[in-house]
Amino acid sequence: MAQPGTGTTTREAIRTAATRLFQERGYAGATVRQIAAAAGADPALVIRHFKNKELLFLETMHLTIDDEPLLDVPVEVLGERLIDLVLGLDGGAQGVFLALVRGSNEPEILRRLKDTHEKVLIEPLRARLSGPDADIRARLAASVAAGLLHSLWVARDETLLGADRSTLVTHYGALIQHVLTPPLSGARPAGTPSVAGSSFL
Amino acid sequence: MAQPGTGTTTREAIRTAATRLFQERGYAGATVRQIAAAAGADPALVIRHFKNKELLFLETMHLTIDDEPLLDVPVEVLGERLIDLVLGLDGGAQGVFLALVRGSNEPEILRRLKDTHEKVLIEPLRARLSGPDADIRARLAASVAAGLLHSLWVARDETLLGADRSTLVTHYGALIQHVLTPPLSGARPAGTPSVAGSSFL
DNA sequence: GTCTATATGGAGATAGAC
DNA sequence: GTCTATCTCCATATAGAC
Repeated sequence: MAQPGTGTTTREAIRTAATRLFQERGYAGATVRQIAAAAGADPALVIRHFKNKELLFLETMHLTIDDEPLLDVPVEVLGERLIDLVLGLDGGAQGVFLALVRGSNEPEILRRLKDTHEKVLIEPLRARLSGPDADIRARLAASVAAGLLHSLWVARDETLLGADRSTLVTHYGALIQHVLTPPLSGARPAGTPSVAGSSFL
Repeated sequence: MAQPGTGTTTREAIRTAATRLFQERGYAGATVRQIAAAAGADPALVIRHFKNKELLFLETMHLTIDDEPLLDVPVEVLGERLIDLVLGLDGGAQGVFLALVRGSNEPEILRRLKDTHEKVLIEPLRARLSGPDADIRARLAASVAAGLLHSLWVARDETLLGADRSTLVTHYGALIQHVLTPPLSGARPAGTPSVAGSSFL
C-alpha cells in the first residue's frame, strides 16, 4: 500500500470501502473504524485523508441518472420513461438514496438530498416541459416518482416490491403523465390551449 | 418527583420529554442524556424505566390519523380527502413521520414505519374499494400520497412547501383519484365493468 | 506521504449503593 | 424509585516514527 509515487492507493481503498459500507449500513450505521478495517487501513488515516466522517460520506454518496433516455423521446411517454429509469437503478443507487434519506438529519446530508431530488427527478422533467406551469408540473411529477421510491425502498411495501416491473412502469408512468401532459377533458372553455395547457396555479 | 404513591410521575416526565425531543431531533439526534435533562431526571432512570433507547423511541413515536372523514364520503372524492387529511397533520405528526423515516435503519423502527404506512395510508383506502384490484389500487394510491409527504417533509421542496394548500389538495387529490377510481376512457372493450373496473394486474 | 500510538469527550448501558 | 460510578464503544484529533 505504501508504494512511493502511486500515492493515492490507500485513499482509493478507503473511498471504495466507504462507498460500499455507507450504501449498506447508512451514515450512522457505518463507523469510521469499520471503513478503515474494510480498506485495510488505520482509522486515523480515514480522518487524515477526508477530514471527518461527514465529508467522506458526502464525497462518496452521489446519485445521478442518465437523462439521455428522457431527451429524445416523445413528451407523451416521459412518465413511463422516468419510472423505467428509476426502477432500473442498481443496488448501489438504491443504497445511496436510502443513505441520503436516512442521514438527512445532518444539515449537509439534507442539502445533498435536496440537490439530488432536484437534479435527478425535477430538472430532467422540467427541461422537456414548457409554459408557465412547467416548474410546478415537474415538481408534482417528481413528487409522484419519489413516492414510488419511498414505498419500494423506504417503507418496503412487499406487495409492490413483488409486482411486475412492466406493470408498475405502465400504470405509474400513466399517472405521472397526467401531471406532465394532462389529457384533453370533455368540456373546455374556448381559447384554452391544448396539451399541457390547463393552468395549475 | 419522588412522591410515594404517585409512582409514575418521573416516568411520564421522561415520556413527555422523549416525545418532543425525538420529534424534533430524530432517533440518532436525541440522546438519552438530553431526554433525561429535559425531564429533570437521571440518565440511568431513562434506561431503568424503558429498558433501552430504542424501546423508548417505539413507545413514544406513534402516528395515526382519524379515518372518519374517509368513511362516509363519496368514493369519488377519496383522493382529495386523503390529501386534505395528511396536509392537515400537525407538527408533531410530521416529526414522528420524519423520525420513523430517518431512523428506519434500525430494524424495529423500519417495522414501525411499515406498519404506519399500512395503517395510515393503505388500509383506510382499501376499506373503501372493492374488486380484485382493491389492494393494489390502495397501495399505489398510498404510494402517491407518500410521495407528497416525501417531497414536502423529507426532501423539503421549498416551492411545494410554499404552494397554496387547496391547490395541492385539488390537483394531487385528482391524481390519486385516477388510481382509486379511474375515469371512463373513450374506447373500452365490451363487457368491461364501469368505474374501478379496469384491471390492474 | 504514510502509518502507529495515543488522547479526548460523548454516547448507550449496567451494577450496586441508598 | 433514585442516583453514583463505571464500562465499552464511538468519532475525532494530535504527536511523532518511518
